Amino acid sequence: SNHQETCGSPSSETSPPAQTFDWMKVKRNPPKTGKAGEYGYVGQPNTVRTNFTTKQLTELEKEFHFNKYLTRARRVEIAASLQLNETQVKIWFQNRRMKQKKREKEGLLPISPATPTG
Amino acid sequence: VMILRSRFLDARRKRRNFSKQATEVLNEYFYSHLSNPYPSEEAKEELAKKGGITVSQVSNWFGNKRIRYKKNMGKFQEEANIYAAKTAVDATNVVAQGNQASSPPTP
DNA sequence: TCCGCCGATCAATCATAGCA
DNA sequence: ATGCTATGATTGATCGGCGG
Repeated sequence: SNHQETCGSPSSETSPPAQTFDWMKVKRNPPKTGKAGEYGYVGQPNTVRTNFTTKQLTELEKEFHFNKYLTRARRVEIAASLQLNETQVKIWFQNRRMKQKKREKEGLLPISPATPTG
Repeated sequence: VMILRSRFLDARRKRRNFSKQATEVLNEYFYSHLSNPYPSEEAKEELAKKGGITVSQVSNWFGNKRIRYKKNMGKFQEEANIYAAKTAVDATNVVAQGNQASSPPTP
């Protein structure tokens, strides 16, 4: 359920375990989250992770407790309300759902069978 | 400013470094699969059990390890050599490898 | 063909632990 | 105590695969 990826071109194979494999070259495209929206257009991709304000997070959390999933209409409302892109709201909910799933999973058997090693 | 960063100081407040055992197990897997250090869910569970940590912690560890390794490969060469010597089961030559990626020979 | 979701991962950052 | 590095956790956003 994932990629296989064979080494691209490690150069000399007769070298120590210092080869460069494909996974080491992986690069994510910069976020296309053109924040702005207030004073017009900012074609300049953010390049940096958006930092949601406490207020925005509070609102999103509140909405999440009400509905785990958003409808298109609701998403538009929230995005406008919090001055975020619809995509950001959508992504936030997806990440939030995954987070919840993880919490539920861990809060089930985090109890380890005693570990005297300290 | 107040740096609303407060974030109420989530849970990452007090963290504990993993035990020597856990770190050992994780590094062994990482360097013995350096060509593709992406353990399956099953492998993660195995590592979690052996290291006495959770699967999420295993995922976090690999995530951090991969990023930091490629960010500064030179800094890990020494460590890489140490573990490479311990277990060499690199997938680059995996053809008919059995299944011994884990079984530290008792010294 | 386009869109949303899932699962995994990336990448940057936070806050603390550890060492000099 | 002070300063810097090592490291675990968090999280906005990306990637590839699915299904509607």
